[in-house]
Amino acid sequence: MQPVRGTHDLLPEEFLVHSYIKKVAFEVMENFGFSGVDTPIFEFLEVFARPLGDASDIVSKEMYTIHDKGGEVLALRPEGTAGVVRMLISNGLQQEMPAKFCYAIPCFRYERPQKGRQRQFHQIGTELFGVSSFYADAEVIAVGLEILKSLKVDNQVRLHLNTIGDLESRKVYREKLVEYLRGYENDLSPESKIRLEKNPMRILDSKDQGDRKILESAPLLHDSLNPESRAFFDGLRNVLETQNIAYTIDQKLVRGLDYYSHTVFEFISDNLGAQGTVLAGGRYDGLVKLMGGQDIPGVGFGSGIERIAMLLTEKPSPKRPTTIIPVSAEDEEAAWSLVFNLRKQGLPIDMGYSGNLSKRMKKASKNNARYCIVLSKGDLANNQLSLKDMDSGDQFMVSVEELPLRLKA
RNA sequence: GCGGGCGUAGCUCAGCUGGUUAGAGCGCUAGGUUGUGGCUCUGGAGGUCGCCGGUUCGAAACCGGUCGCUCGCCCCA
Repeated sequence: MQPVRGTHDLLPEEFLVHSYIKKVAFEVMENFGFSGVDTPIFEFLEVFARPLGDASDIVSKEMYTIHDKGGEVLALRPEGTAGVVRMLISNGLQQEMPAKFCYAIPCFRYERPQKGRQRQFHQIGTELFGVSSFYADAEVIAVGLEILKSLKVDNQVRLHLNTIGDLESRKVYREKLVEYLRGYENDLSPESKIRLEKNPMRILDSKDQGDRKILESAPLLHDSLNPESRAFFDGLRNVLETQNIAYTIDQKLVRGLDYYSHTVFEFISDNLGAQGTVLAGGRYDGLVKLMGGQDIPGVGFGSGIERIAMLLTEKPSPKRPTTIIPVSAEDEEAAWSLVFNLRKQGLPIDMGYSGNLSKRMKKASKNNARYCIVLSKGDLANNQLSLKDMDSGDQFMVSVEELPLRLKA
């Protein structure tokens, strides 16, 4: 039996890593005032297709679509934002601006798997709606950084920042860029030739050496910014600098779609192969309206849990249980009674199902037990239990009453 | 969708230019230890050599195809 290509089972060790990342992230996001939400894993195709555009790669080749028995066309979500925007509109939440949401969700894209890329992957994300001020952008960047800091991976990552300006600035720039690139049309990579027609801004982050050479003397986007766009970016930079959030300006960092505006940022690591982006986001002022809502601005980020997991140096360790060991078969019933009692008190208690004392002790050691309780009816008759500290090897008698206290300590 | 590398035990890998019962370490398991783990010693289980076809007296090895994994391109978390 093989799993579907690009999907992975989370075995106990990895499961623990994922839950640890989510737990830390939610703690941070909630401290920043974001409320956790969840949306369905699938939506009507339109929910994703409309904002991304039929021509986009995600819609044209990466979306998992479902034709259900009622004749509806559905799609597994390829990213988090569109579903949350739909949630906002469907539930009348546009009345309560501003609003801050966060989530940890599985996403699906039909792509060729490689390092840091799977067909089912998991994203942590935040969306902040209803705020036009750059303080919202700063807050979103700050919460992202704080998550990476709390997970102790911020030292492997650097913040790339850019602005793509408002729609007006971008229009002006796009014309200048296209005009410039036309002069080199025959030297561009095959991909970029296509992009020149479809989405010229995307050429800016081409990995092709020839393209990069051509881009060296291309017009700069920042020179086309109108005063409003410039002021917005300067404002954001000022907040980041005041808060000592280090960043490097990367004028090649872009987003292709028209509903994006102003801020674009990515936390990038060199330790992840070709997919270095760990946490990325930006401002999407046109999106809610595009999806049929009011003209509500938004800014947010998405972050890949699998990518963060690859950077973690400190793996979380599982709970260390106390293992109950009956001395002989006659003690088994009493041992199970103790197991049930201690578990009612919320203690992590383990007990094997077979084996002699030696065997059970070995198993307990392998399971990383903190304590073992060696139980015999004889000791129990005197209200005593033998408690073994598996780290020090010390073993001593404790009364039944004081046992829970010893274990909690 | 396109290109490179790789498929031998649960894991990491050996297996010389084709030669008969396919190996190691780790892990798993049973015992040395009839009331005590981590160390050590000794046994044991576990593989249609990814799959199909071809070449050959003979294929894990060579050839073709296929599936899978992996890395990169496109794109993106």
